[in-house]
Parts: sequence; structure tokens; C-alpha cells
Amino acid sequence: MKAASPNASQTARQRARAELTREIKEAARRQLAETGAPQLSLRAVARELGLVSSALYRYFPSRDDLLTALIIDAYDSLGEAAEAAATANGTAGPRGGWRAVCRAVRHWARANPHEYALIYGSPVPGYQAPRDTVGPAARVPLVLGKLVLESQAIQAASATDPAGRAGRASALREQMSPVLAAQAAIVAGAIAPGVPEPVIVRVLIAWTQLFGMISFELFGQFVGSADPADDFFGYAIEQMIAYIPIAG
Amino acid sequence: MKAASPNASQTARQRARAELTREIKEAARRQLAETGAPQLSLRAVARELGLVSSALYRYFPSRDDLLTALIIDAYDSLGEAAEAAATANGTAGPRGGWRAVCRAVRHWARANPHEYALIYGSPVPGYQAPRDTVGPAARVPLVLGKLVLESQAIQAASATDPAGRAGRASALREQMSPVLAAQAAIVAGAIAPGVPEPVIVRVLIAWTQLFGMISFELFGQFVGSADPADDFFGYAIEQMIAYIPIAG
DNA sequence: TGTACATCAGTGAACGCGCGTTCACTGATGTAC
DNA sequence: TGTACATCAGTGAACGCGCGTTCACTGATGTAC
Repeated sequence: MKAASPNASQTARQRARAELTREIKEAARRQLAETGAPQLSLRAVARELGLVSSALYRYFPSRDDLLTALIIDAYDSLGEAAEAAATANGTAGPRGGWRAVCRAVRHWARANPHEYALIYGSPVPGYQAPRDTVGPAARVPLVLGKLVLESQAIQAASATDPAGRAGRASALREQMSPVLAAQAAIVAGAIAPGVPEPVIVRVLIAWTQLFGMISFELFGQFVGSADPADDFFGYAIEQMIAYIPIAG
Repeated sequence: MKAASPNASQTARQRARAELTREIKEAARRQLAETGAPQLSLRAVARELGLVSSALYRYFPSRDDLLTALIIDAYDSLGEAAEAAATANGTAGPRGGWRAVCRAVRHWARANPHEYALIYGSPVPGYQAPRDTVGPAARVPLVLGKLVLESQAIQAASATDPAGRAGRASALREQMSPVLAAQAAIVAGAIAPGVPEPVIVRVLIAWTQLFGMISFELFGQFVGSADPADDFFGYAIEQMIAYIPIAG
């Protein structure tokens, strides 16, 4: 069984490497929670793992690369949570899916406030995000787009007056500037092909609304008003669903 | 004229003090733009002013106090911009006022991105905001509340069916949980007394929407979708006005 | 299967830099008689 | 109006700490014959 699996043969060392890479990121995440991204310290991470600081350079070529890895992980973790929520509520229709996804995003953010701040808070000064973050960052929008597509399919099927609907849609489109319509078309192509631009813009609005609420909640802007935010959040989601609208 | 003005007599020194206090904050703001709040360094500020670092302690007892002053200044500066916009469009009615205020908030944020991040971005790790920030932070909500009050007055005057309106309002209120209704009542008391709770909640939603969009724009989430964001922003504001609604 | 060599993980010392805060001090500005 | 004293701004040295990154090294793990 020598060369049965080249992965397995390299593993003793490689597995240790993968393991330590994971532990470094975990320790870094714990640090995030204590000091925030801008103050994340390689030396402190190494200390926590009982390593000498220079050892980390075998795993990440620089502090920024470690940060990038954390950012990608955060987007992926949030994306997974959203996808899982959509899948779990798959049978309940897009409206239930939308609700579930919004709740899952909020739940993830509250459970991982520092990772949330890392990806949706102020940019880390002096840090430039590489292209690798784009894909993972798009996972939540993709989930929302899929639900809108499902919703549109339902509405099309049950429409009693397709011509009227189309007329209304084009009237709405006329209120949009060409620039906005073009941007919406690009977004549609990426997350929900075939969905009319006005609906796409409403989804963009809902998207900013969703993260706006979560940021306000986590960053303390609701103190003295919608705090605790559970009921406000729930209500706002229902309003969103009615506004876009997402079919049930 | 010896004791004509006690302020003037103390002034030589006091004016110098006020002046330097201002210069310190200005230099600190410049630093913010370069390195961000978490890395704001007293020593660098002192260096820029040609002072020795310990001299700053005559003006601010600690780094956190300087940060607090910057935060309060930022809220005040944004609040002033919003108030000025509302006043300038005072005659054009609440709808024009709402538009103007939203634009002014965005304009201020784009002109002062680091101060915006300071107050609406991730909290500075290890920094606890004192009570003094609450008042200045409430200025934008207060402006919005005033516009809603004006709008409600117009709607009440031109209502053809007050009973129907009241009925619809109470139907909406029934969809709200008691907790949310109570929160809305408190907010109403603070910014728009007498405005029905469902309308207040819509204003809260619009408020989170407004800052959600601005944060996404400044923090780079729109890259690849609504970037540049001018048209999207304008469209979203109109949707907001129609949704609340704000009378013209 | 056993040996010779290459790869790579982790060490420890060092470079060169930064920070917030304290403290005793000098000298100028203001105050009271 | 002039002098004696108190207030306060700014200095410079120091304390005790942190950081990212480089580099020559030891010793263990893996590879090829």
C-alpha cells in the first residue's frame, strides 16, 4: 500500500501542517474577539500556541495573509449558514426561505460579532482585500437571488393578469436611470437571471437594509430605541417580504 | 476696562488653550484618515504639532478622551449637516426635506469617511463610549422625526377619510408585538410625539436602510453591483419616501 | 529493507521601530495686594 | 502702578511594554536508490 494514496503518504507531515494552520486561524479568531482586527498580533497568536513568533511564517507569509484567510473564512462561514438555512426551509417556499436566511444571517452575526465586524465593519486600515474574497462574499447575495428566482417562478405561474404585471414592471423600470438599470441587469445576471431590474433593485435595497439593521444592532446604535432588536428585526423582515415581494 | 469681560481678561492663555485644543483634534482627524481610529497615536499627533508627547496630557487626560472628543465632534458635524439641509429645504415641505437630509448625510459621509467609520463602523476595540455621545448621536434621528411630524400634519389636514386612516393604522399596530410597540412609543416620545407607532417603526426601518446603504458604499460592499451608488441611493430614497410615506 | 540525502518545521537572537503614561523640571503668563 | 506669588504650558528623560520580519541554525520527517 505504499503509493496507494499519495496524499496519505505525504500525510504525517502534511496533516500536521493542515492541523496547525487551522489552530493558528482559531487562535487568531480568539484574538479578534479580544482586541479587534487592527490590533491582531502575530506574536500574541504564536504565544497562545506555545510557538515562537517566527514559526508562523512557515504558515502565513505575513500578517496580512493571515487576515485575508480570516476574512475568507468569515465570508464562507456566513455563506454556509445562509445556504444551510435556505436548504432547511427549501420545502416551505421562498417566503419562508427568505425569513430563514435573514434570521440565519443575524444569528451568525450575533454569534460571531468580531468576524462580522471584520467583513462588514470599517475596513482595516492599511489592509487591501485581494480578489480571493469576492467569491466567498457573494454567497449570501447568491442565496437571496435564488430565493427571488423561486418567488418569481411562483408569481408567474399564479399570475391572473400577466400583461398587467409586465406593464407595471416596465412602468417601474422607467423610473430607474439607465445607469441603475444597467447595474441591476449585471446583478441579475450574476444572482438571478431573468428577474426584472426593478425587482433586483428592491432586492439590493433589502440587502442593504438587512445588513444595516444587523450592523446597527451589533455596533450599539439601537441602544435607547430598538434594543433588544428581535421584534424590530422580525417586523422589518416581514415588511421587506411584502415590499419586494417574495411569494409564499 | 479691566474687568469688563472676565473671559477676555483670562483670554491670552485661555485662547491659546482653546486654539491648541482645536489643533490637536484637527491633527488627530488627519491621523484618522491615514491610519484609522484603532491606531490613532498620541505621539504621532504631538509630532505633527511639533510638541513633545507628554504635552498633550495638558489637553486630554488620555488617548480615550481624545477619541471621545473626536466622536462627539463627528456626530455634531454630521448632525449640523443634516439640520442645515432640513432648514435649507424647509419651505419645500417634508418630502423635499427628507430627500435633502438623506443626501446631506451621504454627502457628509463621503467627505469624511474616516469620521463616519469612527461613529458608524466597528466599535474601537477596548474603547467604551461615555454617555456624552448620546446627545450628539441623536441629532440625525431628531431631524428625521421632525420631518415625519410635519408630514403627518399635512396628511391629517388633507385626509378625506380620517376614520379610515385611523382604522388602517390600528390594524397595522396589531401586527406589532407589544415589545416593539413599546419601543416605538418611546422613540416617538423622543423624536416625534404623537406619531403612530407603525409609522415610527417605518422611520426606524428607513433609518437603518439609510445608514446601511452608506456603510456598504463606503466600506466597499457595492463593488461589482451598485457602484457608483448615486443612482441607487436616489432611487432607494424615493422608495423610502413612498413607503413611510412622507408627504410632499 | 537499509542507507544517504533533501526537505521542511520550529528555534532563538536580533533589527529597528512604535506606543501610552508618569514625573520632576523650567519658564512664561496671570493674579492679588 | 509695581512687586510677590500662584498657576499652568511645555520639556525631556525614563518606565515598561509591544510589534512584524529576517536569518542562520538544529533536528526531525520524508524520499530515492
